[in-house]
Amino acid sequence: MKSMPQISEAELEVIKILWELGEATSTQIVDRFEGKSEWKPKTIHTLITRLVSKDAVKAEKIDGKSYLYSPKITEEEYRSYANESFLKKLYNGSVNLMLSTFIKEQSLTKEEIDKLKKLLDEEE
Amino acid sequence: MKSMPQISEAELEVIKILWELGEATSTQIVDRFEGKSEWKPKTIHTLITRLVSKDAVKAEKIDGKSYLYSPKITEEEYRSYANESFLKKLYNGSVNLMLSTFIKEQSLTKEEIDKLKKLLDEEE
DNA sequence: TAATTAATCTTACAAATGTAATCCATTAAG
DNA sequence: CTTAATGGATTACATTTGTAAGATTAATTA
Repeated sequence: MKSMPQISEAELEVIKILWELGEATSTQIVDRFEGKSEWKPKTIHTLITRLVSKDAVKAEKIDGKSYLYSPKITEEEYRSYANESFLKKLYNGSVNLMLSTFIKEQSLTKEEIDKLKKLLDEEE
Repeated sequence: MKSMPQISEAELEVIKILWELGEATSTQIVDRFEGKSEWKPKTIHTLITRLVSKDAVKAEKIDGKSYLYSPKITEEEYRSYANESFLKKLYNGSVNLMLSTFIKEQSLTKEEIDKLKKLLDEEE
């Protein structure tokens, strides 16, 4: 099991873009934040750089100047890791306790409930 | 909806003790960490203090010197808030997506699955 | 009452995070 | 070709977090 780099909240927003696009230049990444955040381009660059130094993102030089960035960890890997941490942190590791809490608290629609039941059936 | 104070990972471990005990002196809290962590008493005190200043924990003076600490937010409130944040952060707010991921990833036992199905039935 | 202990208050300090600005090199535009 | 804009590297700086030590005050014990 590969060790997961520590990704901060802000950095996560950046790597999400890379998960979406597969790979991108910093300009493309910055553009994706247009209207969706107040971050200055410099800020986004810093976040990209940090992701690269954390080895969560790969940077390939494409010309003397710029790089093409791509995620080195998949969204699934990250989610899986984050799920696990969240579970441990708040539910003592019990999936069941966690799911029950979610199910009780979040008012699910009938369709959602049905879908989940189907999922559970397939699991059995 | 009351705004949730920002509770750090280490602080969470402390407030968990208070959720368990209802209220406690710092000595009692420190004792609870015996064997379970490497934290020095001073460290635990710092965490308690920070929780108090964040208004997550109440401190009542019990004699000229010491205090009795108790949580100002319930575990349920916190979980609910944390669930919501987690959901937003990783699953774009979709409970369903999140639950499906969990169900697929974590291999649940037959009993767990049954319990969840029952929960879902009650929800309907 | 004096000394010891224990709890709180104050201070510390490095790493991580949020949020950039400055400086340098390169590319694009005039 | 000179200049402006832009990507990147380096630097910045406040806040939060992890992890405590030291000083002070109150309580307990000798």
